[in-house]
Amino acid sequence: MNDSYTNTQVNIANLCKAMAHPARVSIVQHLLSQPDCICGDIVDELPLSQSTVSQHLKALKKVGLIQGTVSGPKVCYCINPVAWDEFSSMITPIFNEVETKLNCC
Amino acid sequence: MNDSYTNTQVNIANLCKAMAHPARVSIVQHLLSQPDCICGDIVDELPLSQSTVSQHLKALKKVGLIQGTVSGPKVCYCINPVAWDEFSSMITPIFNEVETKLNCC
DNA sequence: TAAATTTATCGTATTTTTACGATTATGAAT
DNA sequence: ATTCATAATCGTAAAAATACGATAAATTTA
Repeated sequence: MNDSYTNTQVNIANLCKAMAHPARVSIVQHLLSQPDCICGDIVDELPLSQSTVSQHLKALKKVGLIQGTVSGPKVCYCINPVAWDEFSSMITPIFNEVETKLNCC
Repeated sequence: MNDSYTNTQVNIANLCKAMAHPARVSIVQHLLSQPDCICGDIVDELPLSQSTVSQHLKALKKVGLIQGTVSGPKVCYCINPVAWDEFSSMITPIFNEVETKLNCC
């Protein structure tokens, strides 16, 4: 289809896009720090409406960084370590290469 | 001003936003792999117009991930290790915390 | 000086993102 | 069965991102 960019380039871009809003960064940090992972708790943490938070959760879920499990009338969201490991393995090489890079100009 | 989010949350979001397009990921990878760093070479690498590439370069420069130095009529772009180190130091803790995280649901 | 080269900026059109309220769907509690 | 609580989706409006051609600015070359 679209071979303008490599799969890695597209994947890195999509993962970064998922983290490209402070509300979504906040959601991830909350899921890392709190044992509970109920959607309603996340809504309470953020200065946004329930529907907007639901959209942000959907954006994170779309790229796999979080996952949601229905628990009665509630939904339990949590971190998906697999996707985070893939994210890390794609962007860490860039961090490492930068380390060895002299400022050329 | 806006204390809805922490500085770290906003900074991570801004850095991720800068990398949230495959063309910008490609630019960074090119600057890491090539010794030259002339804007024109980057334009040739991408399936985008010169003005669009210029916009992408501006987005990366805005958050400090790259820097441009005028060199005659040309401009030499290169990686800015300092900003990348800050990026790494902000997002690596998340990667590390995820590692210790059991999937809760 | 004039022409050519390189890159940024302007103006603009299209698409995507962000946000909200209203509604819907599902399950729990009464 | 009805009401309540939770969360997704719909519809929509406003803002931001993306892309391009045209133009401008700066420097080099002829």
